[in-house]
Amino acid sequence: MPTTQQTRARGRPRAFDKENAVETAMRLFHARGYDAVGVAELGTELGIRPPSFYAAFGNKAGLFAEALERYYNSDANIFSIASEPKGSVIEVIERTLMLAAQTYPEHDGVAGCLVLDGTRNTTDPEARALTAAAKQAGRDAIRAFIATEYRDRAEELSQFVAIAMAGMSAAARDGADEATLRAFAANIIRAFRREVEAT
Amino acid sequence: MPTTQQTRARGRPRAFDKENAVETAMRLFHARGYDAVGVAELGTELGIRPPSFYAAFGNKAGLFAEALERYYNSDANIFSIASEPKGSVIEVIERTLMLAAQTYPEHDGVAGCLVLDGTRNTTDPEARALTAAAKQAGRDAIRAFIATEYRDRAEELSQFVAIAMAGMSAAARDGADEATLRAFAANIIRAFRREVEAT
DNA sequence: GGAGTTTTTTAGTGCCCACTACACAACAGA
DNA sequence: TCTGTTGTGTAGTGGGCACTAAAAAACTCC
Repeated sequence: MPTTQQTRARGRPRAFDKENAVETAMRLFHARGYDAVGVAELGTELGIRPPSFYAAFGNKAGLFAEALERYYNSDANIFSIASEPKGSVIEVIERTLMLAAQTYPEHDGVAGCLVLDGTRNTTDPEARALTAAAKQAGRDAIRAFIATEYRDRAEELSQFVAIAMAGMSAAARDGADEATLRAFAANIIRAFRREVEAT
Repeated sequence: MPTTQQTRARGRPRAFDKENAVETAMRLFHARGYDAVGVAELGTELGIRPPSFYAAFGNKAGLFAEALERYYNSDANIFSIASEPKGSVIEVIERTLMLAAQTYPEHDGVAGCLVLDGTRNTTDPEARALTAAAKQAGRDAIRAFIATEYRDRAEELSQFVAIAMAGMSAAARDGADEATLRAFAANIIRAFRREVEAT
């Protein structure tokens, strides 16, 4: 009988909630970027001291990796949410862009996309590699989906969407509000529709 | 008789070329972002020591301000260059986006736009304010120009162009090549043309 | 040549960064 | 209760950051 209920681990039990810590770290990294959030601040915010931090996550980039994973599995994974209700490529792309326009504007100090802008101008190559891989995965998913209907133009069309979303994230980080992003997204959607309907 | 040839300043003459120093600083800030370039590195690169640096520029943000000004007066000022040959709004916007596609990809470690991405995730509020003002000025110039032909839609259309360019700069920083940016720009140009010709 | 002005040099300042050595505490299994 | 394992607390590490005090050097003006 396989069991997911595994016995309590040996050794002294961890005194803080790791899930909660990753959640807090994700929010901080998202709000201010990787470099701008220090380990000391994370410790204070999480209520833990450096040794606990390093025992649990290895190093700063390790925590960032877990924060990115949590981000991926959250409702911030726009394309994943938008492609859940089945629909045509045009419908899903429209939902994706509109969801971005709704999600990206600043809420509680957080704006834009953690993957797209979380390590911009960051010096740590480990953190950069993590977001670079996530960006690549995101673009690949969009391209593969577009290819189901428009195989020959999937590369160009997915880049069109990806670069537009990068612009929306950047604009949101610079303070753009939802109305502004919606207007942009609507324009992009019209353009996308015309491109694929023109054949 | 007014004279621009002013007499030699009093006191010990500066031993380094300030113009050259600003040029070097501009390149470094552009390549890696404001926070990632240290005063110590700038000093080494410019061949000067900290007191000379601070006597000449006040502080790090002061040098950044001069670097931004130099950037504004260089051929990196895309919209300015693109609107030099007179033409319709459509023509100028097309030249602007195509020039961005040509300028933004990485050359010698420099990619994207210094104004758009130079202070992303930067903590120093002074540096952020400088780029924020430059971004605002750039958007205003584009909006004013678009308004000469399409007064009622100038705000929306200029935001469309501005956010598209932010996306191109971000994509270039993430390694996008000229062909990719040209394809995106071409799509945006077609969209822009259709939007203004639809009326 | 002397006075006043500005930039240079040398040699630091304090602060914050990511990260750690080491001893002790809290658990599981025997 | 003893042993092994794991996490936590105290108290730091070295290194990089932006920036500066003080005095000497290099110039102009008189």
